[in-house]
Amino acid sequence: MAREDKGTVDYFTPIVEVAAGLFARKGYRGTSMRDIGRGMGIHAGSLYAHIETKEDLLEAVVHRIMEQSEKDMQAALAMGGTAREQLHEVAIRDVALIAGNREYATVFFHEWRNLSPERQVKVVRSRDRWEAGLREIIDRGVREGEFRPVDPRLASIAFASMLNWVYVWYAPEGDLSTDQLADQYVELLVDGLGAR
Amino acid sequence: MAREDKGTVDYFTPIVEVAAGLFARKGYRGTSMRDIGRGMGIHAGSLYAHIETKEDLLEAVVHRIMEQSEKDMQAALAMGGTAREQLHEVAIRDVALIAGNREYATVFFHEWRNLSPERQVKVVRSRDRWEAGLREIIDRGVREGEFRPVDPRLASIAFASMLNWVYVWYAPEGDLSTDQLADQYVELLVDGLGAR
Amino acid sequence: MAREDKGTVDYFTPIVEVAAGLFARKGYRGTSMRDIGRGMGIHAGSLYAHIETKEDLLEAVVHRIMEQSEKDMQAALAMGGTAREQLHEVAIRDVALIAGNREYATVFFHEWRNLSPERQVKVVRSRDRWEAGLREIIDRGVREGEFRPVDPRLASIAFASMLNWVYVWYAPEGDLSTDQLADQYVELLVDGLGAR
Amino acid sequence: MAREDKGTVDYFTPIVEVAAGLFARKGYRGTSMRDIGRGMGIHAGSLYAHIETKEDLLEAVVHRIMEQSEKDMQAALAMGGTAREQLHEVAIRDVALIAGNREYATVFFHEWRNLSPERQVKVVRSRDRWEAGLREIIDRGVREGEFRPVDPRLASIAFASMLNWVYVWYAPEGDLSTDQLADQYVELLVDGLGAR
DNA sequence: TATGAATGAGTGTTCATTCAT
DNA sequence: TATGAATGAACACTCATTCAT
Repeated sequence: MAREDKGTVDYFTPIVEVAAGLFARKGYRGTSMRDIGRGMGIHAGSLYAHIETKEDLLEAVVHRIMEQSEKDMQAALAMGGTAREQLHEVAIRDVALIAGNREYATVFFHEWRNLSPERQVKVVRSRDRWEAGLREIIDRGVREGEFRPVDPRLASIAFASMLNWVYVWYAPEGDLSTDQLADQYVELLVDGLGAR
Repeated sequence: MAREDKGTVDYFTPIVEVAAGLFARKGYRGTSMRDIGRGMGIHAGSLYAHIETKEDLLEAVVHRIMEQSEKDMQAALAMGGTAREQLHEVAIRDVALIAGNREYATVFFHEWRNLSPERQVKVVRSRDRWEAGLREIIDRGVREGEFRPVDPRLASIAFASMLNWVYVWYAPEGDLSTDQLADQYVELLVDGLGAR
Repeated sequence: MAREDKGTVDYFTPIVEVAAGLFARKGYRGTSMRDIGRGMGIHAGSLYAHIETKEDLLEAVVHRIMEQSEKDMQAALAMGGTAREQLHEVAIRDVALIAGNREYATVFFHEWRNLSPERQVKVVRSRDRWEAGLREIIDRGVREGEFRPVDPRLASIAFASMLNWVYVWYAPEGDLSTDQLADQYVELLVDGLGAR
Repeated sequence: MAREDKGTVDYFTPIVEVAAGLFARKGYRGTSMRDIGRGMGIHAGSLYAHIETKEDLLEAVVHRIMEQSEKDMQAALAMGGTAREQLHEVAIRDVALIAGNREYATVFFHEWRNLSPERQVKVVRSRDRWEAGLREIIDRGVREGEFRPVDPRLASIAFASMLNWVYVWYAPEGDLSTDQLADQYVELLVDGLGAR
């Protein structure tokens, strides 16, 4: 036995790091506690001196992305400036978060449905708030004439798609920094592809 | 026993439909043969009169999206016209495919890693070809001056992100048709968000 | 998979017989599904083609005694006659039940607390009804002057103790039949040990 | 580390008290060392500074009843007097022991089979001696004409049943003292239920 | 004395698959 | 084609116990 009240699992505990990597590569259900134990160099049963359930590990991984992305959105909203500047702030932060934590982000987008219904609700609500924030920025840009009169819902989903999808393809070893990527994505969204 | 030649599983067999729905909702590993049997109204063991392995079902689901999207890309490339027109053709077809087969698309994007390594290779190659096609269209647009001198790789990934992400959020019951969505996405990509 | 709706486990199924023997000898918690499987000559997992949970087996064992003893008490109460005759009827039936199913009876008396709370309630209620029946008989004997004015509650508990304890010591190989035992117990209870 | 001589566990150590309560309520196998640790306010592993094995705890609980009941029987046998007086002495002491230590008694009657074979032998022998003592008293009563010519074995088992079963039902909060209960049980056994 | 971490065996149960009928 | 029974491996998790600190 160990710490009697394990409570919520800390995001940066080595066991969560190991779990994140395995969940990303093999999926939550495809990862056994023995796999995680092996990754830690201990027996599967010994993991339970540190955590209460496998699902708690999934929650820790998911929450790391969820909570940081919400904080980032708050910061961007609080920042003021033009809508473009705010979109840029969102992009900078979100690309850094997702590209800098690809394994966590992969688990966040693919595995959250393995959480219990109550825990899923928390994830959905958090995502809703994040999306509402992005929509708000674009909405303001449209209302104040900085942007064309597009449908803010669709435009925000489009931009969210670009940002979210980063977890699928971004290679940190490449020559494209996350800031450069964010710059280009904002430019593409605002200025478009077409020649003038 | 009939149908000794089970070989590749037909995509439109009812059992594949049932499997697609379950794989999308509960994941490949979270779906048992019992679940699929229940969905078919037969016992788990009886499924093996129709298929050889569970993985064959996953392959059938994945291939449906994979092969249709490749055909669609071929058609768009073969069509000629301006780059914008070609992007529009890709968007129309891809949104229709993904939004019209959300369960299949969900499985395609989330579960392909549960295939055997050899089968995964086929999926990756197919995706690579599709992405190369998209990049080619944008590249030509840039070279011929129809588009600004953006990085075609990044622009094509951005557009692919928008299209792919449709499986996550599109609600067929909404008032937005897949053609309208495709129109708006092309307009957004080419003309951008910014007011002129 | 097997019979989709296993429902309540039948008391006379061989697996229940095996379980009763093991639960009696090693206790419910001391008996593993592997033990039961071994007793059946199949693997532990194969048991689940026939039952749903281990606890269902315990319930089946417990219910066999519980339901038969209730029926027996009903019959004795319905029979009429003197109080002594009714006590005799109870004794005959109960000793036959307990001595003839010692393993089931042992499990009934020792292991019912391993049932879920809801299932425990059913057992307690059944026992309460049985004890009330016995008390009723003695109470009538006292009221009608057939018995001395003893406390019917205590007298009925005393007689129940004698009957119940049979599961502990009765050896069917001995020369004492269950009917003889019942005769002597009634005589002892009614006439007492003392010389006149 | 102190107390290298743990050897036999003292019966009145708080840890034995805690264990007795848990073993009675949840069974020996249903009680984990963690449960016992929690009851003591320490961690499971820390228990091993006080005891050597879990089974030692069970032995301590069982021995408390076993040894006291043997002493009580010795005392009753040594006391002299009529058979009825001796039965009364046994009843007074045994009811007090069982009713005053219901948890210990429950464990004694239900859990002794979880002891090692060698330890079980000690329990069985002790029980045998106790039962022989009781039979001896009744046997003398019959031989000397104080009792009717009943089978002393059966009569002693019947009385033992009444006494032993007390652990099942006696409620110390009730208005029946253990002495009153013993009185009535002896009266019932000797005088019987029947009116003269 | 107590802790926190670990062990290694074991728990009830599920699973994809097989096969005689 | 479908069934019911079975397999053998795996699963998340618990357990009594050990031990360095």
